[in-house]
Amino acid sequence: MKKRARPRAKRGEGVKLRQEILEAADRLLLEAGSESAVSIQSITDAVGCTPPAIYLHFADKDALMFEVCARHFLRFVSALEATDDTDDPLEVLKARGRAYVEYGLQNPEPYRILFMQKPGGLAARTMANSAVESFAPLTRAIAKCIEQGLLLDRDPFAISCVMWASIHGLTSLMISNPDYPWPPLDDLLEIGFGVTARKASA
Amino acid sequence: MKKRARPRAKRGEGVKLRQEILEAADRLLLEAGSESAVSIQSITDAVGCTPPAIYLHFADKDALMFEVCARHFLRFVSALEATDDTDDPLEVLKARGRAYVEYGLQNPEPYRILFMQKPGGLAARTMANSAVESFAPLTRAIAKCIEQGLLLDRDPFAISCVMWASIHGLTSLMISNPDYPWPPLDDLLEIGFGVTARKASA
DNA sequence: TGTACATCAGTGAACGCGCGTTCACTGATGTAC
DNA sequence: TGTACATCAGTGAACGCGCGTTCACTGATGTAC
Repeated sequence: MKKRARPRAKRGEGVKLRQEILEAADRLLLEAGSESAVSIQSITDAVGCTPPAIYLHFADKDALMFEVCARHFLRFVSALEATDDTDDPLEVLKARGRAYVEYGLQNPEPYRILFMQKPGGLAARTMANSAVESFAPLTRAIAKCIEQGLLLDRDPFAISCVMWASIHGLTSLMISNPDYPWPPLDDLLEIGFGVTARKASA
Repeated sequence: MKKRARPRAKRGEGVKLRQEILEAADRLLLEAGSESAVSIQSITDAVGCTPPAIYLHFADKDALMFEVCARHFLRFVSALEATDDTDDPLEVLKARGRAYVEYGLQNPEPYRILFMQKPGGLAARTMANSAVESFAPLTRAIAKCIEQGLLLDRDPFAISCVMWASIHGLTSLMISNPDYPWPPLDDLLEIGFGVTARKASA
């Protein structure tokens, strides 16, 4: 099967190929399952150009994959923020938790790359600047919960870490071990959040 | 630097090399940081034999690494069980949680390979047979807590999943993001377990 | 209006490297007769 | 007690493959004069 050649871009439109490369890399990342399983060759095959064309738009493979991940991180943060449609701070927490897990299960490969890689990997570098501030809304919602007596009175940032850990733990374990006999997600979320939420009413 | 040749084993002692290969692979796995970063060459260099000697003792690289991981899984389970020195079921849970996180932080690479890989990876295959039964003691301790009114009355297995997720979440996030401004581990564990534990007294 | 030149957006072919694995062989040691 | 043979525990050299990347080149398009 001969690969179809892509028509050469007109002057000033070279950036179009850049976009196509990013989108193809993104798609292949989802299909292939891991960063290292996406080769320069497979990307250029999908796009219809030749390998050297990559280096017209990206310094190296690392820079390309970094940008793919950064895009996913933005989408991920957007998916979380799209849930903030209530004033009840506890509902905000629950909605975020649910949105988080659902995003992870629906986008397992991006999630893995963002949050399940080794230190110094793409995720760490992608998140280094933005992670702490990205979780600031979470910390604020927790602070509100504490004010309203819905959560026990501890350092809101520490609580946010524990919540993040719980939700991330569920997400990553379900991604890594899909064959484990998981109870329904609803039950798990309810146990996790139910326990946390009604605690302070004691 | 010439690699020192290893003296050939005597008759009937060929299995010694097998042990040395396993130990070298284990060591290199810790140093190198990932399964794919440990090459057959690096193992044979460390042991002092030649690459084909590997295939006298293992079918292929996968089989070798699988055995390395299985050994770690056994050690991991032992580390958890070593904590069961109390009759208080809540203390059992706490001690296991702490032992779990500490094992992960002290053995990040084995932990990553066991619990942070993709489905179908070594971990999934290693755990497929033994994971559910390995967590049976946890489920029993939870059931006892419920009997004694220390935890809310839900499906013990589901609760064990949530607890596993919380603890795994902490462990894996701290491994993946060592530079994140984590609060002290003690605080995190106390928040996680404190919230869960005192809930039922409401 | 023509033409020399610069620039853009790529291509074609190759390079070097490291990898897991295989093939044919070797030398020491045990065993049967 | 000697000797032919089988087996064990490896070695040395090479193979094929896929990878990221580079080098020299090409053709179309714009621009200066």
